[in-house]
Amino acid sequence: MFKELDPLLHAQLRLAVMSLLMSLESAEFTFLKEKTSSTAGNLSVQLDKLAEAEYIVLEKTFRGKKPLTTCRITPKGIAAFEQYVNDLKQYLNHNPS
Amino acid sequence: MFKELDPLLHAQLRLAVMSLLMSLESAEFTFLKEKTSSTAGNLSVQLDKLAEAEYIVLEKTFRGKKPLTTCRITPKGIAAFEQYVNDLKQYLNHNPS
DNA sequence: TAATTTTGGTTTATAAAATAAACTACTTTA
DNA sequence: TAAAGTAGTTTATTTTATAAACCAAAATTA
Repeated sequence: MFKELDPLLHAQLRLAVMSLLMSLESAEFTFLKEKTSSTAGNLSVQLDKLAEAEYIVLEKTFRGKKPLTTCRITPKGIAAFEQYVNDLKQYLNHNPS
Repeated sequence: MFKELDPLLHAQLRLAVMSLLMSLESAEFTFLKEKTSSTAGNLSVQLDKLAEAEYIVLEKTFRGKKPLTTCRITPKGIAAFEQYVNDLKQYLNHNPS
């Protein structure tokens, strides 16, 4: 009856990040940090998890002398997000059966 | 930008239980266990948490000689569920801004 | 009828997550 | 040049979820 929700996406911060990346070409670490009101530590950990699953790619470079982390969603990430949103509907539209 | 999601509801099993209770007068422990495909242990723990938050009430009686746990959602629980569904929309409708 | 299994759970222990705190390295400002 | 800020990473702590063990009674089977 209830489909398993992708545990990688069923977590507030990762879901927020993915939600943002769904509508953005790419996003910088600091941008995501601000938009999600998260701490750098938590964001760093969660981005790594998303990257490890290949839902996003991280590009780590420098802007001048400062580190610059840029994030992009992958096709796999888009598919997972869409599947998650779909699966979640069962939980929200509480129809008896 | 992203609203805090009620941690009590943002958990797969508890959300499934609440979803079921939203459309049912009441439900028995074994019914919920079957519908959510959960183990008795996990369900027991999660029901207690929902009850402690007063999102549901648990009535523990006997049917014949066997224990019978019946669950009902409360007005507080209904409000919380509706709020959660609403808050979640921001995460799902990925519109930039 | 004694042992075994099943029902309907609860309690305790373990594993996995999320979060927070501490730290690194470098830069900018006072 | 000392202090504070930037852009993160790493480690530790807390919280959750899950699994395993347990309990009491009833039903089943040998």
